[in-house]
Amino acid sequence: MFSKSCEYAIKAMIFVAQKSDSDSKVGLKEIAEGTDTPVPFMAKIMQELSKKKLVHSSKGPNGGFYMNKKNLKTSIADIVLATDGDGIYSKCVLGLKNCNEKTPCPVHHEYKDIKKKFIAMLEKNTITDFNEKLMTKKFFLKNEEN
Amino acid sequence: MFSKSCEYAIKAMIFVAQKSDSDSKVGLKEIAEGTDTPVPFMAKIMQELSKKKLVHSSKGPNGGFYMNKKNLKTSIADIVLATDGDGIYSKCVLGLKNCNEKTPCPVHHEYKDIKKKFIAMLEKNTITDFNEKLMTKKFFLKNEEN
DNA sequence: TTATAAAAAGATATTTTTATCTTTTTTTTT
DNA sequence: AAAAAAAAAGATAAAAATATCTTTTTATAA
Repeated sequence: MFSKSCEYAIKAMIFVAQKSDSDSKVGLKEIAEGTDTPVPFMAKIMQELSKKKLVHSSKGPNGGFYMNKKNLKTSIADIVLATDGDGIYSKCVLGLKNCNEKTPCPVHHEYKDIKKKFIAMLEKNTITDFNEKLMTKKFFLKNEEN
Repeated sequence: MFSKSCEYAIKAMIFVAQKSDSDSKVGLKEIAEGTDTPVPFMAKIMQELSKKKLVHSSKGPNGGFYMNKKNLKTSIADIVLATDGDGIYSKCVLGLKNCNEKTPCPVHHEYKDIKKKFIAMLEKNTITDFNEKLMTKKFFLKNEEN
């Protein structure tokens, strides 16, 4: 569905939102550790997210990654767009080049409704929602045993 | 969404279904030409589909690929399973390892319904349906201009 | 103001996917 | 039986995604 980079980015965003606040930032290693992803690869991903302003960072001692209020409103769709591009919005499910409303692929109209709901889901769910869910229910960012 | 191999496989299956019948088979080159895919790559894909019995083939002069009645009932889901594996059935949308009914990811329950409809779509639509659709409406396997 | 801690940036390596090329086997026709 | 046509199989290459390593820049704290 999504690329590894994108999956890691989603996990990282959730992790940073949970662990950081205005004064305490989260270091790269901690993020990688907490999400079971390779450190140098996570570094690249955090650089990208930082460049695109989905998270903020500060260098130097006690530096690290953190989020402002706007960042906490980031949706999954935002993260997917930033890492994988707008394929889910624009591309034909079957990969047909000329598929559109006028010349639809065989499943175009049937998929339209599903796609709409799927995108709505990605746009509706924000990092904050996840934090709230974490309080009550459980889910895991690490590949640990349940 | 799906891999290139899978997209090409779907196109090839539709093409063979349209162009072949009991006596006349379709050659590899014709399939590649008709679906805008590189010949040697399509060769690989047809070998796989043939090995997995989604199409049949015969060697020698006037040989080529063709479908029996059972093949015409192949669904998109069958093609996806054969080429990309069962990821769409088994994997978490967000890529979380421990996501399941008991310890769901933040969108697990919300995605469940979408996933169900999506899979139903893939399973419902068969190659035959597409042939029928082709008679009335238009869609393109080639990247030609509309 | 110097040392240090941390991210940013850049360069390199590995793996997977996609694509291509060559040889072999099978089948049909002559 | 020989030639030819076609897919099957195997080997190789290119591109993209994933992963790693090294150097540079920045900011803090001693």
